[in-house]
Amino acid sequence: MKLTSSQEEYLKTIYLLEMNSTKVRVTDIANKLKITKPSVNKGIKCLREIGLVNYETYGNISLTDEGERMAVGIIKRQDILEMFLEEVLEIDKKQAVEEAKAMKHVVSENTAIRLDKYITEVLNLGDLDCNYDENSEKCRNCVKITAKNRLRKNSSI
Amino acid sequence: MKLTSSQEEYLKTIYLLEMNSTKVRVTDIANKLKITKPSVNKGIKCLREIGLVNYETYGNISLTDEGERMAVGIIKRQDILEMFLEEVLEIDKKQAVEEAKAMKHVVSENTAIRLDKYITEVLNLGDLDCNYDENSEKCRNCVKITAKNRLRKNSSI
DNA sequence: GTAAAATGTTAGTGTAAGCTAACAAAAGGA
DNA sequence: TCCTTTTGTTAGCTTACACTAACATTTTAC
Repeated sequence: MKLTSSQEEYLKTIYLLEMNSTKVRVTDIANKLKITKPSVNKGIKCLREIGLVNYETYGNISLTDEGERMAVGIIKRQDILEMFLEEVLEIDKKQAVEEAKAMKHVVSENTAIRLDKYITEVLNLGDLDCNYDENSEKCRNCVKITAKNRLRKNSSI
Repeated sequence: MKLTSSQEEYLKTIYLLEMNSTKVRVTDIANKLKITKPSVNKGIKCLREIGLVNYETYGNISLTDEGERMAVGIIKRQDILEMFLEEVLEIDKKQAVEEAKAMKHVVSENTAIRLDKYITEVLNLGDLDCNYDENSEKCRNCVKITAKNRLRKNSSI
């Protein structure tokens, strides 16, 4: 099931709101997403129809198991992208968040997983089990210069 | 001026068509984008209104200087993303193209530039002027193991 | 317990961008 | 030339998703 960007934003928002409050209300979602209540109302109804949200008129809003599963995926995707933009490309926080938010809607699960793996690898180049000279201290250090640090050196980019 | 994804696709398509034919027609664009001619017609008119496309009823379609400048930026952004997905994350060609296409609409100029720089760096880790042990042949080799190769090793991802 | 405030819903509007159906113009072949 | 095919346009529909205005319900405070 392919969701729209807007639907993914709703799921993400509901999930995050559920985490730090007992009740999730239309108003909360509207405030968080900076849209109006009628828009949220319609959006929620639509998500209910495809079985991702539980809710009845004037009642509470919550995610179904499937909805929650998807929300987690969306949030994870955004986190990975944000991490990459901030830690690897060294985009400033504010812009990284903004772009990761938009990117998560077009990046596949597969790509996110690979990117995640890649970040881990790059940020830990030192753990590389390659054929480096075990006796050379300098060599070890060399290997430990991560791509991150290298980029920082050239931060005139 | 912020364009929509659809508008960016039109500009890109017109630019690419202009490169290998004398005339760009509504039908060509429609075929390339796999949408109908009336949709193209409307899209083109809209781009004309914001000064990115030259065209008059039943006449030829071409980009204005500004339109061309934007098209080049869009195409470059997509190329960089595609390169990253294919060469660094090793996503298969078909999917890489698909995702890069969607991603280019949400990735900023700044991020694209940084990503470009990053790709160059990562794919040439061996040129690193760090403090490695110049006398150790093994060390050199170690350093030359690029992130790309490392990923390939773990290609069960 | 009721009035005011907060919250939620409905109905209808606008925009972007696709679509089909129907028609108009241009191009090409006999 | 003129008839057919190709190409282009117009008009109007649809969907997604925002919006406002107006109304309904629930909650809260006194």
